[in-house]
Amino acid sequence: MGTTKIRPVARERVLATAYQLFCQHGIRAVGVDTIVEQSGVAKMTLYRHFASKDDLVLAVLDRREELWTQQWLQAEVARRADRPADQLLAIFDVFDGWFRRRTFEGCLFINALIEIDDRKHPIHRKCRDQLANIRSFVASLAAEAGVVDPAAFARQWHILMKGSIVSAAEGDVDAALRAQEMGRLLLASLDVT
Amino acid sequence: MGTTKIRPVARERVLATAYQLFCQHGIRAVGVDTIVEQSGVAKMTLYRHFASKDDLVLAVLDRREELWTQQWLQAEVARRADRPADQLLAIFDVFDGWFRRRTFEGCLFINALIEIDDRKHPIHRKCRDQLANIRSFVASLAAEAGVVDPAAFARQWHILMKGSIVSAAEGDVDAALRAQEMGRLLLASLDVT
DNA sequence: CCTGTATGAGACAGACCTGTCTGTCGCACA
DNA sequence: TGTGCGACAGACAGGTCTGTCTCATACAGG
Repeated sequence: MGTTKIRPVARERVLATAYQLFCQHGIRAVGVDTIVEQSGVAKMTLYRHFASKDDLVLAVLDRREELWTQQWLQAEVARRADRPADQLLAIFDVFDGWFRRRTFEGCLFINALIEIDDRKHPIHRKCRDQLANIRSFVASLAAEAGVVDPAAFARQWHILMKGSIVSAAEGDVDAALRAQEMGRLLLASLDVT
Repeated sequence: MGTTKIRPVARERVLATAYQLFCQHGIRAVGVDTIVEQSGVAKMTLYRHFASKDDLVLAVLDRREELWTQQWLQAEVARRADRPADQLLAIFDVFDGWFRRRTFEGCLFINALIEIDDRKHPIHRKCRDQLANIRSFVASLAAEAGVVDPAAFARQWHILMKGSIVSAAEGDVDAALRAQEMGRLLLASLDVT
């Protein structure tokens, strides 16, 4: 019956399933038994590849950064605009499509950060790091655009990004456009065009 | 030993304890046993007053609206400024003090909304309702200030509020000031002074 | 004083959680 | 063709969760 596939993949199947489930429902809401069942893998196989559930969560967070931050957000932004100021604004065009997906799942970094409230917990720390990486991306665009204080600008821009994501989670599908409008005001106030 | 006190009624003790614990650590992270233990109440007493943990959570959310939204946020804003435009900006002055508290606990409505991802769940729905009530407060100030479309304005303002709260949870104690600056730009763009 | 009722204390049931262990099987490679 | 290893299946341990139940007690109102 469920014979082993071509092989690589036990670890990959676990990771892909955990990624989907954690992003969709949160960390505490998904048990390892569910991951084992939906990935069609033996429990011991999961624990051979990951020392603990927390360890699996950390691996999922790394994958989220690869797939969401880098291969999706950054790539889409680069594809949609050339000039750095336009790329900053394009973030919200990309978000707009995201918010309108029926499967919109929110930001795993924000969700896990809130869910695991202990500031010293590795998961909490990694979420903070990965949110900071997103800010670095924004700051680099801001620097290219000639913004005087790119780090401070990135913190403001990130407030717009995170605020729109929470609003989308609340059900406002137009949240990206609302944030983008404020982004334009911020850029204009800094004479960035 | 632990004889009944003057009777601040068991129900009140349970509610106060649950309020503190849910706000600080989240809903799933706090079990009823912890609430029972810290409130010095018998488990059956909890379940006599609240049909279930979910029911207790709903009561805590109601109390959060009374204490946080109404008696704290709205009252502080009214105390700090007279003109509606200044009151809108004062929201972020109030937030600034909040973010700098060592006990900053975040927004229970956002946290619970994210933690309970099922959109039909009563807790999720109540959080959405109570976030909408906050927007109504903002919209009423905007209307007084002469904003043309108060509802749309409130959604934008709320993006700044929620974005700054998430940033504060991430550790940025200056988030309120960053959001306030964008708020000023938004007001200026609408010729509201 | 006597009885109602609410409470404290704690055992208990049943579900679910993470993590471990055993035994079997199938595939790859020698 | 034989052998070793990774994976599957599932039982199991030990803990925690929500929610129920019993029993003793303290207090209030008659």
